[in-house]
Amino acid sequence: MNPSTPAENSAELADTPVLASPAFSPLYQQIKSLVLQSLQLGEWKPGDPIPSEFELAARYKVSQGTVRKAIDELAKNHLLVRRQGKGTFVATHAEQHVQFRFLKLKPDDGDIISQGPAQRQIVDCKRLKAPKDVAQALALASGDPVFQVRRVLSFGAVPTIYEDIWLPGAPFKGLTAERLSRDTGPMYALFEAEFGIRMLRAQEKLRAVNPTPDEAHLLQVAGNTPLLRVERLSFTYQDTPMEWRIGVYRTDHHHYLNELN
Amino acid sequence: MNPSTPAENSAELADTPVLASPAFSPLYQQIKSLVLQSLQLGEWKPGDPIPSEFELAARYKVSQGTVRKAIDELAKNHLLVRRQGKGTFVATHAEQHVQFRFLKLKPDDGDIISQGPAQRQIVDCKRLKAPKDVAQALALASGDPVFQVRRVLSFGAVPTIYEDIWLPGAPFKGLTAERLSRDTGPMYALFEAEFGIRMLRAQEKLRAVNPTPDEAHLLQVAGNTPLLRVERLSFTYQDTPMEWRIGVYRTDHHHYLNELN
DNA sequence: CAGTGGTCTAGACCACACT
DNA sequence: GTGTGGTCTAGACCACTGC
Repeated sequence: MNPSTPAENSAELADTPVLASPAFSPLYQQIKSLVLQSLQLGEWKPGDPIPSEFELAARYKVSQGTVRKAIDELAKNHLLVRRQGKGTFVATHAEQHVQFRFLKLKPDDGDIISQGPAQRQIVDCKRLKAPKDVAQALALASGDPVFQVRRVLSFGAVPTIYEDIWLPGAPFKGLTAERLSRDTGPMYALFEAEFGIRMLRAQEKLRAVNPTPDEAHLLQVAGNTPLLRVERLSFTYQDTPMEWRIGVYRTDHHHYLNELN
Repeated sequence: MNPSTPAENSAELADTPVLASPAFSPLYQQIKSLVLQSLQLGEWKPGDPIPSEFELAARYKVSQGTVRKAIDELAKNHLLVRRQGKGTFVATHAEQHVQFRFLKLKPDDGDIISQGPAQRQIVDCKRLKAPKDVAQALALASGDPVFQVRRVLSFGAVPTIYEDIWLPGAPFKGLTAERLSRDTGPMYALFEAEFGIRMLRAQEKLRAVNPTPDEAHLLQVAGNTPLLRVERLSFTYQDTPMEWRIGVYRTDHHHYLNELN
């Protein structure tokens, strides 16, 4: 790789043993892709440190500043975590301060009842053929095997969230209710540790609905209590959808908090 | 400012004619504050270009790279917009692609009815003394003058959003229903142009609720139709709250879309 | 063409963590 | 002290815009 002429990266393949991308992009973007590749292939595991900036600069034959810019972006995407003086680490859903990164439901200000950790209760966990809508959301063929997990989250003994979770069958082979129930800690941490699947980003669509009879029963509310319906699609590497989740939230002691920038 | 020893910024005031902050912080953070100050004082108006990176570097007696890092952050916060080859501009809510930056309600996939621009209808606009909850949200004293604006937004002739908007009286002196109605374009663009007030970030709390009789009437729904209640607090410079808005959204043809990263 | 932001490098020093 | 990430500089060249 010719350091002073990044535009030649596409043309001069002979001189670029590390990179092979035919399309032009800034060097730091290419580095970013390479690091991403190593992450996806599991060269570095969640929680582990990755090589130092100088090591990576040497490996990829670029300057430390270029590696830095690549890592900066990956850190902003929460794929890596920088710790001054220690190193750069592969991010994990198991860390205390990023637990429930995707859960935006917060207890109302001054509400005592709803404090503390959530109690989880698995309602059931079945393996079945994907219904049409599930298949479409997860980019599977209709009828492909999927897991359906249903659970209730309670805060201070008040059942507050009911979720219907759909997971593709192949990557989650071996999932059972027992395995889910045994686990304390966030579900995404279990996915990471047990199945090597990292949820990187998600998209939620919210609506206000009335509960179905089942939902009303499980959440112990009247049939005409408005609930927040949260449809979440989570993605892993390559923007591959890996989880489809329909949740209904009680909002009598909680609210969905969103920061707009 | 001694370029090679940023740590001395606090000690060596004699050599730092531009900066006077006693507390230590990285140089680029100090530059960021200075640029922010110029923005807030109106030295550069929304839509205008700010001086080039080299000019700013000369003004603040730092290297161009340091200015760059400061501007990078301000651009990520949507305070500035970079345009390669042209310059860096003060961001504005009037630009096409950032209109409705804070409106997360989107038409459902494949919904024809709800396409196109929103029709706005001001229901009323009154000046009155701040109720307790409004005063608290806007960090005013109870009884301070505030404006209350109520309006309905419709999509394809379907009334979809009803909003109750509270604004502090002093900064918005002279606001009238007529002035609001005359305006096409986003309300935040009007605030910018007419009152010199820029909304920089906001925080929304969502709940599912049943409509009040008024709301049901204005949105033309039955009294038991669940609605999405969106409580938004918007901030201007210095994290000063400048608008408190309670909206109720119909979600039969729309959904609230949120990206989680 | 000149002027702007965007990328890349090389080298220096600071702040922090571990040993 | 050594090694890590964090900041800052100076200078080069690239990519885009508009004269």
